[in-house]
Amino acid sequence: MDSVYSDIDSNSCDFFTHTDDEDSRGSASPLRAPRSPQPEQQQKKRRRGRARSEATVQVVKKNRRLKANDRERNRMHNLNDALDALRGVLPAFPDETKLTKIETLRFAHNYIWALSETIRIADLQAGKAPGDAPRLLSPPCLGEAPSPGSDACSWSSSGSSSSSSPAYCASSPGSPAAPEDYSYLQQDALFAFRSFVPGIY
DNA sequence: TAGGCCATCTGGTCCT
DNA sequence: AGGACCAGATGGCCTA
Repeated sequence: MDSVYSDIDSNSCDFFTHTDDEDSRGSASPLRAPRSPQPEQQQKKRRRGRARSEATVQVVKKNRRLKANDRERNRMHNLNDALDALRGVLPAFPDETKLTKIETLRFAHNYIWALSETIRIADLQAGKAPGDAPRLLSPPCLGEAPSPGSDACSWSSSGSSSSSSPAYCASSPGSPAAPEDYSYLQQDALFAFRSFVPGIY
């Protein structure tokens, strides 16, 4: 389990010792003492006065930082695992190129919208009184949310960086209002799907 | 080589 | 006090 981290840890520790000691905080500490085991003499000296406590404070701080780094690394790994799980649930492309993080999120967003829209329209066709059905109301599970036409663009616009997947949102199911859209129902998911794919608009 | 994506470190803030 | 979460910074890798 931890084998993954052990490598990283060793690296990061080295990295950390360089940067932390010398760059960010090291300027304050003349001897860059805290890390390496000091000779006993110095330890004795420290026991008398404040020097020791300062050094130990540094050590404690550093340990705390290392632990925090480790937790953060773990947290990000968990996040990535969740993202991978999400990728696994989404339809796969023949292309097989792995979706980036932002692409995964956007695709999932569109895909969920398309599926819920499909359900909604299927319900309509299944014989509910035409007047009954709240026409443009939210999809069952998603509330008002993901109608990509409105909200999605803003949330996905975070990727204003543009180049990779520009049209995912605008071209995705922006305005499902028209009744004749029903005939396209089956294609909605695919549409969201395709509209997302980088390179395919 | 520039730009995109990613992993990691780091300090700050909030919560328990 | 310690942990979780977040956002900024940095550096590496890859691709057009």
